[in-house]
Amino acid sequence: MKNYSKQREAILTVLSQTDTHPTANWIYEQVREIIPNISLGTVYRNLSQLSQDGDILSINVGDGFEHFDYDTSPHAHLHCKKCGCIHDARLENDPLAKVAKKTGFTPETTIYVAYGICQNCNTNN
Amino acid sequence: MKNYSKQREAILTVLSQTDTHPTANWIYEQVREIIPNISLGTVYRNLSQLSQDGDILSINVGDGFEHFDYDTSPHAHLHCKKCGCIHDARLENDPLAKVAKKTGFTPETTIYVAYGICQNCNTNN
DNA sequence: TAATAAAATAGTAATCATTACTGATTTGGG
DNA sequence: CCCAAATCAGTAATGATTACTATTTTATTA
Repeated sequence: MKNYSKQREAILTVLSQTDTHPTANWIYEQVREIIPNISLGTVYRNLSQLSQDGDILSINVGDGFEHFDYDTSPHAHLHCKKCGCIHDARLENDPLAKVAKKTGFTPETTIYVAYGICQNCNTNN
Repeated sequence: MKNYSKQREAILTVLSQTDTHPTANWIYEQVREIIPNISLGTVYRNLSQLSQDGDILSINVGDGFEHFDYDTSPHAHLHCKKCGCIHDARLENDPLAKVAKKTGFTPETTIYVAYGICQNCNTNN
């Protein structure tokens, strides 16, 4: 089935210790400090596998990069069009899953992305 | 500012007449039946512009393609992991926008994507 | 511990949706 | 009609991601 690998463990460790919704390449750079000769392909393969297994979240905000999130609970992602940041916001429940089920769809993961201007860019620009 | 072009009009016409959340390439193929020598780059440029202006919606479900939607109202997108289809579901309100505003974020567009198995794949497979 | 098959890896090459570029054409205002 | 800005067709370039291959690691069984 699924064997242990220290590469996958390091990837999960790095991802669990940030709240920046990093890209595969950012994770690669960080993991290299733990396993210097890890391959970029290994990072991509593991992230893809972990996301398929539901262990992590894959967020696509349309900036040309796939972003990853260690927090798999349903929550909102606020993507700033100006600075590109992605911040989290808690949701009291999962209204998307509720609506989906009502139409006969069986949801496994729900993704919420808001596009706009973040608080920081609003006040400083 | 923004000049009229029959290419952009044809793109909007095609997009408005489908509910399949097409890709740029699909739209290109359709528009070619109206304007045979239209360029794929023109389709991409207009779709990107229209989506930036808020005239259409850009949906990214992580299948490697950007999808477009003529309906800009906040609604749910149900993406089947099996057949790849994207269906709509109405939302009574816009809970994501509400939560975003509460944190100081100014939302312009909100995207809801549920991943799972559609009704059709559930019953037929 | 040794043997074995499945899983995973490093390194590199290939893919392909999307973007960038260029010189020609179209649009809209005066 | 004139002109500047906008748009276009056609083509080349980009770059994030995936595919490939020979080697190494893992987990199981004897």
